[in-house]
Amino acid sequence: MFLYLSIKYILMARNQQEEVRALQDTIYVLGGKWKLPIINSICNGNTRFKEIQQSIPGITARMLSKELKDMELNNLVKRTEDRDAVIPILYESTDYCKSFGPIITEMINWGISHREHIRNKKTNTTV
Amino acid sequence: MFLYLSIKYILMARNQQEEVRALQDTIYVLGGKWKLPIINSICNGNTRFKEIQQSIPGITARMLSKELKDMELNNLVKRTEDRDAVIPILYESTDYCKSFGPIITEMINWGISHREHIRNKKTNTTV
DNA sequence: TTCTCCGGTATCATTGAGTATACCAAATTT
DNA sequence: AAATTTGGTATACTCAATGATACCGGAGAA
Repeated sequence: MFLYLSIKYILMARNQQEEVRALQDTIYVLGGKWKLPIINSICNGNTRFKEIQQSIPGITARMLSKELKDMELNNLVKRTEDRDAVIPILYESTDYCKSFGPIITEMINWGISHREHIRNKKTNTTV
Repeated sequence: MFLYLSIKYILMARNQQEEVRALQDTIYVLGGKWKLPIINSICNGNTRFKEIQQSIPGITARMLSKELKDMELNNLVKRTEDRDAVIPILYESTDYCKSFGPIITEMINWGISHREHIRNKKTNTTV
């Protein structure tokens, strides 16, 4: 019985440790204000610099430029340059980029229901 | 046809705008390195200061203290003080705190599969 | 009585994320 | 011809988040 419980708790502890590390890894990769909105924008089909910039409230050209370079190095986006094409520079999402889909979905869900939560609170307190 | 397409694109654009805002709200609330690991730790049943601190690699007492105060103000944790009890100070999760569950789950999933991805890459290149 | 543990706080230093602003060359529009 | 748009870059700066370190009173153990 003792042995069983000990093993159980040791396993639980190891699991928790692994999960915290995984969580911290993800936070590290997605760190900052802009990576997730940019990933979201590109996965939504925005391909041009200005298009992406206009789809993200508050981002400056400098930050977008920096993050895009960074993300290109880390295989999160593919940048294509073809000066003869109608649209000379294209940003496209990679499979790796798409792997953040579930996280983004959950964060959007939370944000929307949080807004509703706030709105309900307000109407309740005013009435 | 033109009208239909225009309406469609306007609706899509509004949807995307709402989603970006929701995403940015969530990022704002969860900003920083520590909020999510702390929420995770408390939701996992850790109740004491040292317990929480030991469950999160790299966090200092100062940061934990600051974040816990902040989170108490924002109704993310409940702090109970009872000097006569066996365990005098307790941190507990609130319903609001638990609403981040899906996000945390997805981030843990991503982190774990990312680790596996890296490991597979390594074994492939060495062989 | 001294030592250690618990639950923190105070102070100072650092640093990098983000901002503001100006600028650029090429293409397109007016 | 002049103005605007696109896809950025360079420089300088700010400031809030984080880290390092030392310290604190109370409780219990050695």
